[in-house]
Amino acid sequence: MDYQFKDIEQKWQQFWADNQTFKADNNSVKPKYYVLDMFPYPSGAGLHVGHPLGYIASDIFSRYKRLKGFNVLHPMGYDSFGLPAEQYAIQTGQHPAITTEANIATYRRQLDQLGFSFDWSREVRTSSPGYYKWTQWIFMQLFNSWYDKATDKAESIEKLAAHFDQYGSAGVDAVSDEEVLSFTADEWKAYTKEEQQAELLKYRLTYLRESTVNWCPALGTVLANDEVKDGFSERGGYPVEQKKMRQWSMRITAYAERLLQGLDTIDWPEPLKEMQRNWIGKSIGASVRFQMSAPPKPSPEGRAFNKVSPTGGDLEGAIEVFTTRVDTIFGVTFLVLAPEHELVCELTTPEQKAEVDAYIAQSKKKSELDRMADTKTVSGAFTGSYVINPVNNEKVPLYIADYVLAGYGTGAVMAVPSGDQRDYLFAKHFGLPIVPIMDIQHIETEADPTKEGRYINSDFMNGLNYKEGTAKVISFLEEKGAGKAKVNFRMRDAIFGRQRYWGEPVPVYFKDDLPYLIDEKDLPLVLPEVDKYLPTETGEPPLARASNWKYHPAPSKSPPVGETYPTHQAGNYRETADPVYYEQLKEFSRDNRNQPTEAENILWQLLRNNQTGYKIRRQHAISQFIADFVCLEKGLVIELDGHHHKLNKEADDARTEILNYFGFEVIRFDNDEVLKFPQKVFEEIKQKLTSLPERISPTQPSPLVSGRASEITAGEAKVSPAGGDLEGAGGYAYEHSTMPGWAGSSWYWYRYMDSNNDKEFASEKAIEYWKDVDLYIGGSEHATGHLLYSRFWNKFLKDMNLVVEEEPFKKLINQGMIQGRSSFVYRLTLQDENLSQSHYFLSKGQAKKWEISETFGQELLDEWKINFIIKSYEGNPQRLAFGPLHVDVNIVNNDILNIEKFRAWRPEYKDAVLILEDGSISSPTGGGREGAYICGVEVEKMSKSKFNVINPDDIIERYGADTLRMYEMFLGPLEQSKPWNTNGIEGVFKFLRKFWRLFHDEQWNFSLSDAAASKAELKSLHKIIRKVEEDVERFSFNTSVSSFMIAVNELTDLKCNKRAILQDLVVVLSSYAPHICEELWVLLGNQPGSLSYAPYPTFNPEYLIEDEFAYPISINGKTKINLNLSLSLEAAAIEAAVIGSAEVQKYLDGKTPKKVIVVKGRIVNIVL
RNA sequence: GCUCAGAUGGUGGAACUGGUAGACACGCAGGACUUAAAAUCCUGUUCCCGUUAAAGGAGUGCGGGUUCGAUUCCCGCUCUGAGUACCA
Repeated sequence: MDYQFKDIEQKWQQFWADNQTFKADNNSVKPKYYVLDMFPYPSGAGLHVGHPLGYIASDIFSRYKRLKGFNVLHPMGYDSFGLPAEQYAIQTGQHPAITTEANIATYRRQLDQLGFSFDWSREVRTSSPGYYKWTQWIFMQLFNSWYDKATDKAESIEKLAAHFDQYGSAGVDAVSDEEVLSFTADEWKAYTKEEQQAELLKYRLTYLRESTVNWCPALGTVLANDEVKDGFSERGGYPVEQKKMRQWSMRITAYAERLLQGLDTIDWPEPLKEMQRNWIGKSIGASVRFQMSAPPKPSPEGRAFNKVSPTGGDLEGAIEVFTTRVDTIFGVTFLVLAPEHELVCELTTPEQKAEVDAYIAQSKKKSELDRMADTKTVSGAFTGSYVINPVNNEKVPLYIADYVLAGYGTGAVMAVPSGDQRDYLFAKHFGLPIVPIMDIQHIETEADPTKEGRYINSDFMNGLNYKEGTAKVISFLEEKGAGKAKVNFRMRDAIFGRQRYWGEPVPVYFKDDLPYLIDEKDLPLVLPEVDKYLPTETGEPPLARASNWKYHPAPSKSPPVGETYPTHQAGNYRETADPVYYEQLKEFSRDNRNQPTEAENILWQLLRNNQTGYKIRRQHAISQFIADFVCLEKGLVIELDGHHHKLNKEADDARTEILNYFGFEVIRFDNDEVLKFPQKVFEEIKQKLTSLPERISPTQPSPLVSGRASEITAGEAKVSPAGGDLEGAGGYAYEHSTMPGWAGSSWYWYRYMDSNNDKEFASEKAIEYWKDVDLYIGGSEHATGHLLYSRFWNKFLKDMNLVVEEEPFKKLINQGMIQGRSSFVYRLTLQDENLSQSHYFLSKGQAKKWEISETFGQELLDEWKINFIIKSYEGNPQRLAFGPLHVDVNIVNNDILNIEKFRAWRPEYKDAVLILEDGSISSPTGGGREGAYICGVEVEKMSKSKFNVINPDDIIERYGADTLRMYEMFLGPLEQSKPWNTNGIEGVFKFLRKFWRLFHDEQWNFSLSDAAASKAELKSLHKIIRKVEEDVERFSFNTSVSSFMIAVNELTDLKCNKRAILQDLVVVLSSYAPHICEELWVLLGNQPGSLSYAPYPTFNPEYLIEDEFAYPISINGKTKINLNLSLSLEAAAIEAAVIGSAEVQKYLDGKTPKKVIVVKGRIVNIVL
């Protein structure tokens, strides 16, 4: 039979799924190899032809490595929390979980169609509680850690607290907030618990801080720096403003140096490393303190000008600056503070106050955008104060200006106008002196930042060079206590939270306005249900809408917890400890709500709409349970028990007890009771409700912008049925923001190692075996987001001894983007009017003529008498123009428009008149002429709006997955961006048919010969065996495809149908085109499924040895002829043979060559 | 502005450490088969000059250089793409 790709591909995809062919084993004697694709977000649009590019490459690599005897881990999953599903939820009210589920289904179907060898048994989803339990767990570890600079690693926060207990804050060298307290051990112990917690929070690796964030009002959330482009949100393009908010942050800056150093140890593309280096932005310089020239007056607020510097030590009335050119300090003629600098107010003299205030007001008004666009204008204001330059005791004026950023360094600079262009402009503008400090400096028109030459005007540095000078001035400053060498990083701590619904809840609750972790056994903290996915009216995040979503720490005395309490077997209970079980329960529970039991339905009809006088909710979450019915007002839970209750009595009783602790009454009815006497049950409930005291109303949403409510007021505390005071019985407010998009993806490669483990994020054994990712393939857009955060978390986990490698991704490859290739038609329009009704379209060449020729328009009109236009253009062809319009690429073939399909494409093109490339006209009435309509072409992003999206489903339908896989590779080098053009795909398809044909006779019967292979056949085979090895190892997949074509062309010419050759060829090709090869493998008589683990054929160089070579003979470097010579000849013999040859003599023209270069086996060059 | 990557036929691209530039594929042209078309197969296809063939010349963004020999190495420039931007 001819090559029936559809049947073959379906058959093998089914086989692989049924037999779990690609399941990776965590116990193997084989060497491990971990191939990973960057975590996809399952978007609603599904895959376009560009998405699988990296997956195909990684799949080829994985399959190849299996053939080479490696135990390959090649997993796939979904980064399934994210904005699009949430935006959709806001618009439609559909729960993002449902949208996500549907999107994943589409994604999975499309991935399956491509024949990838993923181990699907390890699939993960960041949005499933079984996964995010561990994301929350890692968050807890970060919360419980601080960074000790002395050991250069993260340590337990308990260790720090113990140190405080024993020694106070002395001797702590930590990465922390700027304003930490100094205290003795006794002072520490005298602090209240709250004060201690507040202090520890300043050290934790994840912490709350008032910070300036990119707030996007339209999206109602905070964005990361890399999600903001030019003052607008990357997604959606909404304006972004700066806003102060209390936010969770991650102390990634603690790892800045390690993140930088680590880059030298990993095999990543240089541009990517460079991006990370820039992002980390290390600069080596010095901090210098400039003393105030006069003691500052006490500030109006009464705050003494006496604070601790960011680097420690008392400032005692000095301004600290950071500089990378401390050697230029003798050139300092003024100091500049950022307008936001906290000392500005105090340092401003009364005379200057008006001017400074005006400037601050003005710069505040400027948006980030304006400030960026306007880098030329010099602005600033004099504070009236002066500082003393520590090296020469000169008095230097103090200014403020918005070219100094509050967030970098110390928010203050020493200005050296001779060496820095911004300082230079500023000095010119304000008439400040410009002092040259280098003998070769040219500062007539602009600053000269040179480091060459010798110092002048620099006192003790005069005559020294840059290196000597820098060392000398630093030691001078250190001696004087006025400065020291310092390293500064541009990178800021990462904000870790969004005011959004669809993300991981932060496992934190608040007590006395301080954050505390929930108990580890209460993980996962499950995302609560909300009525709307929007912020509350008071501006709190959507999670604040979850009614009665409060944390109830386990009671301190004899809790009815333990193994028995959570082990319910029925679906009514939300069970939090076992994520796998929870998943089942969730489904069960959803079904329950959709298909309630008859009893529930009957009772609900009686309870709904305040018929009891009180509001009743059904299937409502209380803590980790879902109650059948609940009245929150009165604290009454109504449970209906089916038959399972009897089996579960013990657990249910435990549950009742806990609910009691939390101040709920529980009454139970069984189903039969409700079915038989519904009215009686109703009356009983009503009575019970009336008899119960009013429960205190739920807490008001907190007015705090930080996105959390304050905890329960004291009055809400309940007394337990057992007596005794129950602290926080009403529950503590949870954190209401959720984790950012990068949380779940910052550790996922470890989950794949052991994805079904419910005891740990991955077992020690699994991590010890798989270690790290050997090959990571993905786009470079994640350079400063995912890839940086992942390295950060990995280093932290390493510090915690939870993982074994310092770097998670040893080798990384960026696949290029596949761009769209848009097609255009050119419609005639009037230049000054929007003439959208025009039916006239010019072919590309005609449109071009119009562009170059002034009279062409007239000629065109005369020749074709376009009446409609004549009417509109009023005889003036100058008013006519043509506008390019996107046209669906699916109705264009080789740039030729399918005119019929075009007219049918949209109603407004029904009557289109097309002026074809050859000048003839195609009108709907007159029928088509000979000519073709040529479309214009442009390379753009692939997107629906540009009508240039190619869906892989369509390609697979026409040519099959094997063809698509090979074609995507054939397109060009993996790393390069390139436009998609379906035109070449025929060639690949033909190749596969040709390959298939090698195994078949004229009548398409499978037919092979067992004869011995000829020399030429073996040569072809071994050429490709070696070529594919070389190519795959260096990720040059496109060249292998070409070589496969060459091999098959050669074997076809040789009429080779020998098993000895073709069986090996099947193995070699199988990583590229797995389906067709599996089919042939079985036809060859092998066990189905064994191909994936067959040994890769061994290359034998003997088959490639030639005894003759056609030497190219060049004269003066230009090749003239080829000469066949034996390869056994040595250089001298070759030279003699070449010079002696009649053909060469012809070129020599009787002359004697000046020189003859002979490279054996390569070339002969004769120099005349 | 700075940093990085790239530029080869009509198109995608190949040439791995300096050694026959344009492999392989698309497209195009011509031919075979066919009543015809599709499909398939064969031949040609960097450009210029040349009736064909032979022979010749030019040629890897542009201008120089090193070398017997440069797409490859060096210097300067142009263009394209990406990242980043008052970072002290």
